[in-house]
Amino acid sequence: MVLDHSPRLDLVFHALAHPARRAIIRQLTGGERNLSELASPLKMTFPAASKHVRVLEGAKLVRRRIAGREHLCRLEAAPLKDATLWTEQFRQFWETRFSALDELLEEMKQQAEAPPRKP
Amino acid sequence: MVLDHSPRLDLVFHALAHPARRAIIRQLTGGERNLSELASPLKMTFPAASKHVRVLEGAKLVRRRIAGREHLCRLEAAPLKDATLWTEQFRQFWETRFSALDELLEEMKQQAEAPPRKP
DNA sequence: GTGATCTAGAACCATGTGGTTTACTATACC
DNA sequence: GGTATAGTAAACCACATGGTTCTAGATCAC
Repeated sequence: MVLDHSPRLDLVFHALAHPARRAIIRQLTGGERNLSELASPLKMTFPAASKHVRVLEGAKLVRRRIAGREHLCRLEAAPLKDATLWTEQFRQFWETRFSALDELLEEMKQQAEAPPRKP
Repeated sequence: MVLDHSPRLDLVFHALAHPARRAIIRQLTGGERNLSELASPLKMTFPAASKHVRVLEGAKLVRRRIAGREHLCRLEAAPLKDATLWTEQFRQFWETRFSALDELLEEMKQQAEAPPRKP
């Protein structure tokens, strides 16, 4: 089972919760980029963009190597896998089981049986 | 393409970034629950738990219906699908392409060609 | 009606977040 | 050596977040 109490998952989901950080991740799918390259398409100052990269590093979504005066970043996708595994646990809830027909049937069943809500 | 600039996705990922809220989601896989049921397993006061439910509602992950004095919550999994779709875009980056061997080959190729980083 | 239960809401507090500006360090280039 | 470039660090700000306590309003059970 994938635990809900996982500080790592906290960091990953939080990192993904900002459009600038998602944009950085997408940019890194093109390969290594330095901070200036990552910052330039974002509508904010350089230090602000730099902070976003740090958040991504904290979530292990980005790894940085220093080459001269440049800091080159690369995508580290493993945490994205963890995030996907967590959300995919609930796949059944957005698929057939909760189609309109099944939902109706379930409601009819509940009315007929009136079972306790707790498992 | 799944956009990075999506306020809906901001809300969903932010909602998932707290262990209490993930626990609530998991609890709701067992069916409808009222607020007291959702709050009791959480190590916090009732108003705090209630706020977490509101965050989940804001992200459309939970829908509430009022029955007498109880507020019954149910899971609304569609936003989880959106989140999964976003993260799954990068599946290739945690799979074969970045296996140890491929990574080595890529590094050798880079050393041989020294291509520009930008596409 | 009385009392217990379920929930909302407001006030408050500490801390975190996301952004800015300014100043500084270190490397590269000529 | 002097200057431009890449990046950090610190100070500051407005606002959000996550928690508490206390008060109050419905509704249910007896």
